Amino acid sequence: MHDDPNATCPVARALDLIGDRWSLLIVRDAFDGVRRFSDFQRSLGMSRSMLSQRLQALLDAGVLAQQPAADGSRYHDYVLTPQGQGLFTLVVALRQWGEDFLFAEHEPRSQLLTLADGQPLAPLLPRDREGRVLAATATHVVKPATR
Amino acid sequence: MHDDPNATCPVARALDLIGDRWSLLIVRDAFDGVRRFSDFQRSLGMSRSMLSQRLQALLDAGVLAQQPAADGSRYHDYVLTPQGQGLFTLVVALRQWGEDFLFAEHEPRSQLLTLADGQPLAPLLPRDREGRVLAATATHVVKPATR
DNA sequence: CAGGATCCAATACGATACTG
DNA sequence: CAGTATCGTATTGGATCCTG
Repeated sequence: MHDDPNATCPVARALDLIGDRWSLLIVRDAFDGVRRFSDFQRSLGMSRSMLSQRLQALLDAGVLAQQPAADGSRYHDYVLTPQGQGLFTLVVALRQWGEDFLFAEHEPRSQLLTLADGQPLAPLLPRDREGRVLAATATHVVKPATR
Repeated sequence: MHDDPNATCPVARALDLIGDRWSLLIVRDAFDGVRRFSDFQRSLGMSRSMLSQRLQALLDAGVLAQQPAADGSRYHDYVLTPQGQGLFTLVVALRQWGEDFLFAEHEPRSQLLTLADGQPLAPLLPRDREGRVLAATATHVVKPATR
């Protein structure tokens, strides 16, 4: 994963940080408002040692940050940084793909992430650094099948 | 990953299939036009045994399919199924996030995936099963911080 | 409650050798 | 070339016990 061609590929570099089986589930829960160690552990059903490792890795990567606990306890909350919030599109795409191809027609699925009033937030669409919507500027596109 | 809450979550179910360190890199290469075993192996720098396992898993999952080789050799090509092509948005989102947060301002990055004439294809935007753009219907949204 | 330390099982992975 | 088989190592991940 750290060899020359992949080292300069944004996809590979991203997967190096969040391409394991737990990180994006933690991020998903964070988008859902989960903030406390025990809540992550209960929601994900993973061992505390692994959760500790993964949370630390996400802190190191700048995806999560620690804050003083909102409830005033002596512990801290894990919250998404702006970089972590930038994963919103990715999590939505993952969910969309799962819904489209991995569920039967009317199979029930969890609807964890909605506003309290049932109103969905408009998801962030991917944009380039100039702020233009990705659709107009994406460089990661399919080559013609000729090759 | 197979416990009750996560079993009905589309995000978790998707990650169960393509949430490892290699699958999405294989898919990325497939979008780039790579079709042959050796080409994947050279491009990714992974061992042949692992590549074999991952390709088989992606075949089983319905992400890839085998076709008679385009060059007439006795081997076969690995090509993206419609389900695999549905990962396009995901790969683009991954790339976009990597570019936005994991690269320095003018750091060079690989631009593997462009059309031969330099023109980008319009990426597929995530849609619901009725064909509406995801922005209007996403249920995977941030909860208010109150919780 | 929020972890760290330790131990152990299962798996991921690479290197090498083998096959048609 | 396109794999499969075998081996050894590294990493993953859970279980258990420990601490402030």
